[in-house]
Amino acid sequence: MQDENRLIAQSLSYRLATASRFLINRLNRNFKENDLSITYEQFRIMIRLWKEDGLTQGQIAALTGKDEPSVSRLINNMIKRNLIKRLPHPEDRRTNLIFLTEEGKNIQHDLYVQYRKTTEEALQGVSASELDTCLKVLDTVTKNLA
Amino acid sequence: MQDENRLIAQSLSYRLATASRFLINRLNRNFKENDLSITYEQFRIMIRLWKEDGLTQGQIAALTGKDEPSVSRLINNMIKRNLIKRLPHPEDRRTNLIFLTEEGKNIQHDLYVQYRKTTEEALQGVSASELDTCLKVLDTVTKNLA
DNA sequence: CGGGGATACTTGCATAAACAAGCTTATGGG
DNA sequence: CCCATAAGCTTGTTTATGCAAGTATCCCCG
Repeated sequence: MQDENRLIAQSLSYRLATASRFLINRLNRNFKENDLSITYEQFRIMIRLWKEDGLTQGQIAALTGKDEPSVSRLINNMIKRNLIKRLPHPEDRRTNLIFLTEEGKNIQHDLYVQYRKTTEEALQGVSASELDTCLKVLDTVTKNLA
Repeated sequence: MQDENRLIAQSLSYRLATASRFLINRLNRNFKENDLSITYEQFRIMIRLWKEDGLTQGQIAALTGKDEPSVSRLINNMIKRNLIKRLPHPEDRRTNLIFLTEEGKNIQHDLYVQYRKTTEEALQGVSASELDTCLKVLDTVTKNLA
């Protein structure tokens, strides 16, 4: 009980949510300030497409840990921004295949530069072993709640 | 550069955002399943009011790290759910004072029970020292980006 | 080969955040 | 005493998530 309360007093949820929000906000701001018209969540989809173009929406959902409605609407937004195209599957009319546009391919480098820069900013003063431990805890939390 | 890439490869942002999302989702679900009609973000405002009733919206914003528009709309939702009341400040008509309703006072215990339970679920298998390190890293990230 | 269930996706509705812009009320300097 | 400015809050728009429900297509089993 004592130990329990000690854990609670540290307000894991608040500190976790705050750090996450700050990091995502900074990523979004750094993208924007460098004329990269994309959000972090869209960037996460781009990462998958740079690895393998022509995925279905369901595959993207599974790979990014998003649900299908989220992917559907993110893709709508990304099409508006001319990052990707949605093409019907040649054999299965239920399915769409998502492809990068030229612009979507071209911004990869610049996005990674900003991504790297922002992660470095965030991790100033954090040692490699502290980061390892932190990531391990985050993964445990995720696994416990999955 | 090598060290830098090592850090990046660990995708801090993804793991941070995922753990955060899972924890908040679980909190929201556990509240709901126990007939507590409140969200985690609203709960964070309640915590402040249990400590000190009759705060202004600006004070709540400052104390919870939210912006004023967010607080304004969260408070609208909380009034609909009969958790709090918004009363005009007796001397400054620009200002509102926010007070707990009876219901808002009464659910404090039950909310903390669920909050505690969920945090314990999340932290299964995490040692006290690992948690300390993780929280320290999260705070550093927040501070670096503030 | 036809119908029912599964699959892939979309839409609707609620919550919440970020940011800009608007409105009302206070207040201090001239 | 009045006006410009500041303070406190609200509204509008965009982005994203969660969950429920709807639509279209496919496919297998009897």
